[in-house]
Amino acid sequence: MPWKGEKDPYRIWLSEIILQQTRVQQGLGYYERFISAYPSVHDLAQASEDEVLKLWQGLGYYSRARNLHFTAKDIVQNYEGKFPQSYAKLLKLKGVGKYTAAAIASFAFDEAVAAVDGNVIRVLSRIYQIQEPFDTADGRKQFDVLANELTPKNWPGIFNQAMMDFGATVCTPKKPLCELCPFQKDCEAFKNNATNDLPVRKNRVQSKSRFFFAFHIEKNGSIAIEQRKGKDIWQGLYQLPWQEVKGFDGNMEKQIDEVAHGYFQSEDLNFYSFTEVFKQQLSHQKIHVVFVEIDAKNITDTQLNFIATRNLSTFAFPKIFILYLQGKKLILE
DNA sequence: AACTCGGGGGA
DNA sequence: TCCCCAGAGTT
Repeated sequence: MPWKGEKDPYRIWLSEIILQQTRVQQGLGYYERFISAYPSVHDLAQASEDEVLKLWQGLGYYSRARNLHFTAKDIVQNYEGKFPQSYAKLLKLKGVGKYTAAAIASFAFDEAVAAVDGNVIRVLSRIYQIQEPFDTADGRKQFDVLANELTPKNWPGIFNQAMMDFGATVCTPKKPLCELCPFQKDCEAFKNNATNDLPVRKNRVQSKSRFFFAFHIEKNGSIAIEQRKGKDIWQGLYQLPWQEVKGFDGNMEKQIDEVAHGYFQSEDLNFYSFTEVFKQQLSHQKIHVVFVEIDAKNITDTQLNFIATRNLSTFAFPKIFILYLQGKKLILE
């Protein structure tokens, strides 16, 4: 990992934002590309948000990218380009929560604060056999208190790294390597054959299904796209125009006809074709999309925003649109 | 406290 | 499918 042993708070910060809820393997390439594109916080601050989102495309949780860009500008404008050097001050930065503030403070500035991530929670829950759910205020506080008691004043950075590495490689979520674990004789969960039941999480909310028709409107080498605004998913990314519906009817042609006539001003619309259902599972939603190709020559809607198809790949799109556009050979990647 | 925010990979 | 991932912000 290129950020291991790193002392530059900018690089530590960048790596930690990328690694939030993200596996090292998945984040690695993104880290390299960000460092290459933005060697310093000043470079990142001078970029446009569209550019940052494009580089973040495919990594998910795009508020991380927006907050990353916001905080880079914040650092340059209000901190003279220098990261604050304590846990408490780092915590004030947008996108920097308790874990990330502790990681930066302990790695870069040797402050004795525990960086409690999923790995640390798993290790502690097993060694001490903590049955309390970790995703409640009370439970979470217990893990924080315990981790901070264990953190050595002299080498907090090494300790935090070690705890996470140990959780990621030995004390894994499934099939932990207890046979070679040096804590075997101390681990309450191992003694009681309870490693598989720890840590305890409260039930997650179930994900809901949503259904959309997305319109592929292309003319003279241009295609209609729009930027996503508001509070819904994928804020700031781009997409083909689409319309949400309650569900898909048995008669797809008829439903498309109705939806399209509600969506566009034009009276006579000609459809070329529609696709099978594209599906994407998110944390709390399952997205279903049918893509509809429409003959553009009768479309008179003035609010549609057309961009040259050769420039499509400069915009950040959600995964499900990437898949469609790749199938149409409109983007390569 | 509960909800929301992506996408990938392993079982 | 379900679960988890070097979590954080909003309501």
